[in-house]
Amino acid sequence: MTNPLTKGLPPIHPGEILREDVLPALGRPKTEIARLLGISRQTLYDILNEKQPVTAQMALRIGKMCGNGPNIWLNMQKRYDLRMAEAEIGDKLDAIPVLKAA
Amino acid sequence: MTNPLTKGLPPIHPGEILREDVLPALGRPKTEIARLLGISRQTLYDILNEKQPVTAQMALRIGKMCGNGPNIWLNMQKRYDLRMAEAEIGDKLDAIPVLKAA
DNA sequence: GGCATGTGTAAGCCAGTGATTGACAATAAA
DNA sequence: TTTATTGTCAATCACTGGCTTACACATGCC
Repeated sequence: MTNPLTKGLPPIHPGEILREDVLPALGRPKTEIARLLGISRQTLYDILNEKQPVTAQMALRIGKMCGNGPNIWLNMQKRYDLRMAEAEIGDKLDAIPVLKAA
Repeated sequence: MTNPLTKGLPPIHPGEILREDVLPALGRPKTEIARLLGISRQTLYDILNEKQPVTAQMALRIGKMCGNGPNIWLNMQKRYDLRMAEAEIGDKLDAIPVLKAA
């Protein structure tokens, strides 16, 4: 069920959007952002550097701060996770049969 | 950003659908299902008993077996996670300000 | 000069968890 | 009576989300 439109495109980590677009638009020091989000500065940097995923809790925090809600962020993360998982166990999926209802 | 339509409704774990609807429809022993999915029997039971989430990898496996793709399962899990996270840190969200672009 | 604040990265730590194996008693099927 | 399935438990393992602490460097400001 791989979407042919997104096929081959590199998966986008939410941290990239946050780092490239959102934070620059807000124009505030990252140290303050982390403090306002109620998370550690390190955690923020890990997300920005795409070393840590956007958790449900993080999505709530970021979504609140940006005023657009948590869904966008969690959806991005979900898509990213799917792509990574597909790259990991994609081959093993072939061994799983498609079952029809009895 | 709480959807008023879903307000108050208990969050639905993907395992519930799997346990109540999908597996009964397939009519196969759970032991076989686990084997076909390529996961341990215990892991399947944990998911069915809502003690373990549907990971991206699990969504791929289940989605393949059911023929409907991973998105449905991952979306359900996402919604579930959001609800739980909201219940956990919902109060702390009030302390986070909504920032406007500079 | 000194002091505070911000940036970026790194090391370590801790609690939690996704997932496994092995085992058990109970039931159903051959 | 074997055999397979069910449901659950305990222990283990590797990984990870998130934290604190620490460092070097830059920028300001008094």
